[in-house]
Amino acid sequence: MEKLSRKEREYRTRREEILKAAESVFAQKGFHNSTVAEIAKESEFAIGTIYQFFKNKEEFYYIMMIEKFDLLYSTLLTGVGKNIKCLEKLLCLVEIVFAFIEGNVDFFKIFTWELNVLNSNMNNKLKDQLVAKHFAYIKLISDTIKEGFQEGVLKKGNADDLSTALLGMMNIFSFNWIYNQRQDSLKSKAPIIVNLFLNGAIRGN
Amino acid sequence: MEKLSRKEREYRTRREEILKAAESVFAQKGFHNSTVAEIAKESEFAIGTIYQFFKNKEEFYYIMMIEKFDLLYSTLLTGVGKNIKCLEKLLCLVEIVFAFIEGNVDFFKIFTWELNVLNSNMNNKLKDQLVAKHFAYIKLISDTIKEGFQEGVLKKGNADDLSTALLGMMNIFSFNWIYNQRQDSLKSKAPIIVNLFLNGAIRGN
DNA sequence: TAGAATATTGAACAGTTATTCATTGTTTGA
DNA sequence: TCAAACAATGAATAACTGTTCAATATTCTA
Repeated sequence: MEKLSRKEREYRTRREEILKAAESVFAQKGFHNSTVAEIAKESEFAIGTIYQFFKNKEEFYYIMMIEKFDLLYSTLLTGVGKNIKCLEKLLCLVEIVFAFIEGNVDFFKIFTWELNVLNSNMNNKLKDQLVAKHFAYIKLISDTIKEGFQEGVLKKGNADDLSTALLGMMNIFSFNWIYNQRQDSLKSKAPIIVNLFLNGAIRGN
Repeated sequence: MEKLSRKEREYRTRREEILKAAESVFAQKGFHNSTVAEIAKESEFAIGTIYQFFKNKEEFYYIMMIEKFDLLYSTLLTGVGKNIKCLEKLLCLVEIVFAFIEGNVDFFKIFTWELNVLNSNMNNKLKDQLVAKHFAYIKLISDTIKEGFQEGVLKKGNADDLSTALLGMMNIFSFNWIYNQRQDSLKSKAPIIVNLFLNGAIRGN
């Protein structure tokens, strides 16, 4: 790490501050609903100054993402013990990621905004309807799992956690299938997921 | 199902057509990047006519979502056998959802667009960098799983599928934690996820 | 300390697009 | 057949906002 001139240091500090402001604004309103004017106000610089530090609004997003990923990645590299065995490593890995998310809530909030797709002006009956349908869908899964408790085929546990986990797996496989080439059918992945969900990855089950 | 007048039938047909057009346009460009003019063109109606059928652009999104959810839900209700046991039910459920997604690719493509956040004009070095970081992160997980194969603690399988599944669970728990109240810590969910991932939900492991 | 270099400012610009509505076209029923 | 009701049209409107740049302020250097 070479020594930086005051100028360079000040430049970086300002840049950091603008980035922090952007993160905060995006967390509150999502990327699309935030304006450069708001970031300027939050960072106490003028709009024009912002553009001395960042080429455009998109650059905010990419640079934020890249820096967060770098930080998470290096946190993982140093945090996940090199000498421990796979099973502890996995727990360690998940814990570090979760701790990281807890420490960067504002940043990750941005995604919940984007996933909303619409940042509509509230009191929207259609939105409520949609949320209700979504809950019904989730309930269908958790009810099936509760039946498993009743039947005695599933270990008793938190049905919400289990259905959430299953849904998470379904979502990510669906997303990957849609996003990528989608060579083999999505349906062919169903047994893999269910088998993992039921029997786990550990050897001997 | 009462008999509808020709007028009413024609009205519904047109509405359906506009909705289909919207779905197709959104699938190609995402919700935010699509214009009402494009939907109009695709549906071969004028812009003004569109507004005879839908109050505004947001309504497209909600109505599409609600109708798809309804359809998925009823498909699940009729498709998942009532008399079968939990374990088959779960597989059946996942298969139906996946088949449904395969049958409605256009619709679900919309989400992959929205998740991209930026529909930037390509040849973006920052975007490539970000994608590279993301792959490195995923590789870290799948490498750990491969170690598990080596150590003999994990059943041999497709490391990509397993790491995808684990990531899917991590993502959904993170998302829920950020999106909802977040009372208890996210980190406390780590053992639950890892335990499920390793041992599965079935009784007797 | 003067003048050059550097940094900041925010009003103005330019592009985009959701939505409206006066006009035009079509259907209906007597 | 005709006029009243209904439906379709798309140019015009209005609002928004990313980006620029000439003017202003600050810092640096000799």
